[in-house]
Amino acid sequence: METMTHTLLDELRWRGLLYQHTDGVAALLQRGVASGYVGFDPTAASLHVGSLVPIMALVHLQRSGHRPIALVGGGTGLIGDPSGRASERALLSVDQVEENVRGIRAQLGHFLDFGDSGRGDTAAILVDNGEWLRSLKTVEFMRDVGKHFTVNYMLQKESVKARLDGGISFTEFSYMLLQAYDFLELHRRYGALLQLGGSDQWGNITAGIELIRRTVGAEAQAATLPLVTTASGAKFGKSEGGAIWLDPTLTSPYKFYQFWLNVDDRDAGRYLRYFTLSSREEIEELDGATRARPERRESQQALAREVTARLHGEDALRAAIEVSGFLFGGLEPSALSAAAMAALSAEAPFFEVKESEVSDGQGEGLDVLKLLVAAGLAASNGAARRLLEQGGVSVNKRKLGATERYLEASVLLRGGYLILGKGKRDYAVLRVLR
RNA sequence: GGUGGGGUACCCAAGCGGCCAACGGGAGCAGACUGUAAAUCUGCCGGCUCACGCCUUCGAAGGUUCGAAUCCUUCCCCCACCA
Repeated sequence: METMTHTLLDELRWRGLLYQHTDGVAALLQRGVASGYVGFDPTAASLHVGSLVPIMALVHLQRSGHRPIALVGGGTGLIGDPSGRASERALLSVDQVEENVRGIRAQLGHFLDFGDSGRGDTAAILVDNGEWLRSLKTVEFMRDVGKHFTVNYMLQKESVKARLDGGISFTEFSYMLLQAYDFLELHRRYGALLQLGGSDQWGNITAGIELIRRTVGAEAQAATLPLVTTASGAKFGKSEGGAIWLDPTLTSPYKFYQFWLNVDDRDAGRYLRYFTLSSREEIEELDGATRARPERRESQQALAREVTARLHGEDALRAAIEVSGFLFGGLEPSALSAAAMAALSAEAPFFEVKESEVSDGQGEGLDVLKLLVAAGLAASNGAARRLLEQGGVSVNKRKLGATERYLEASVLLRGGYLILGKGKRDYAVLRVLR
């Protein structure tokens, strides 16, 4: 409750979302509606859960009565930010970047209000810095931007310093100037005076503040957000071999939900603060519940529900919960109605295969190895074989013995469906067509 | 431009004519335990194969050799110092 009476900084602070900020942020926010921006790198066609931290920062900005600006780096994406990178990036093509920008644009709409409901001057804005960077002339840039920075200053930046031994191209070295120029441009166009970003962005952001001060004399502000860590030391945002994407075609809502449900107990409270809009009281109550009855994972459930609903909607959440209940609960597969099966296949990774493609051709029946590969649960026949030999394969929730390589067609459920499991948590639904 | 040091599987990193699909570590996957958790223990971890084995791989291309990741030549890339 009463989130509205909190100032943005207080809100970010108790949530652990504030890592570092300039002194003038509070004053800027008090003066009235402020415009703050976050840059998103279009290195992939979709954002992944790691981007949720800056996204939530923008959400809080908007909720506290300010204007969020999402900058998609269609221009800078062509260069590559050296921050937090040990080695040079591969350059993306213009087409790739443009396509990625489109994907990201769609995803941000789930979190920010772009003014469709008449928000007025706190409506979110989305811009692509390709608009001004691509037409930028080298000579003008050198005069108007480059002249304001000494190489000495640039060499002091951590993002550059860290790379001096291993080598850094002029391209990546100059990245901070482009980001500084973005900030200036957003200031000119929308009056932006605040930039938010990951903790590794501090150097780039302050370069922008410097440029704005020197060119237009305005005092811009920076606030950085923490790097999300996991208690086990694993990289945040990875699960079962891949990144967790926001795009439902890359990571199904079911998988997305499962990712949050499986969060380590030690991380759950922190993530509730980062990624949900639940109140402090609600979260502290969940902390207590998780401490008292960790096996019920109430924090993880609340987290998974809220985040999944915000991104994929209530219907997708309900389906994800149902599917999870089925796969991990005691329900018998044969009891599943055709309609429920269809719903399951829409949620869990689903593949249709021709019987001829997955049978062994000798009349032995369905080849488990081929099924695993077809379902994307194993990368090769060899990997599939090892999995089977190690007892990691289940069909319709029944674990297969190490030698059960071929299955009779009678294992297929109504409609030719088959639930293939790898390990304890990874499932796919196959429909075998005759 | 010169001199020296490097480029090995997802990452780090051994190997320096045959015993090398390549030591070791990390990451990853699976099994046991459990709470769809953590920690721990065990197994797997280039591809094809039930298997014997075969195929592709050690920056690239040639060459020497019965045989090369290991030797030679040229080229590409990275690093350090010098200019």
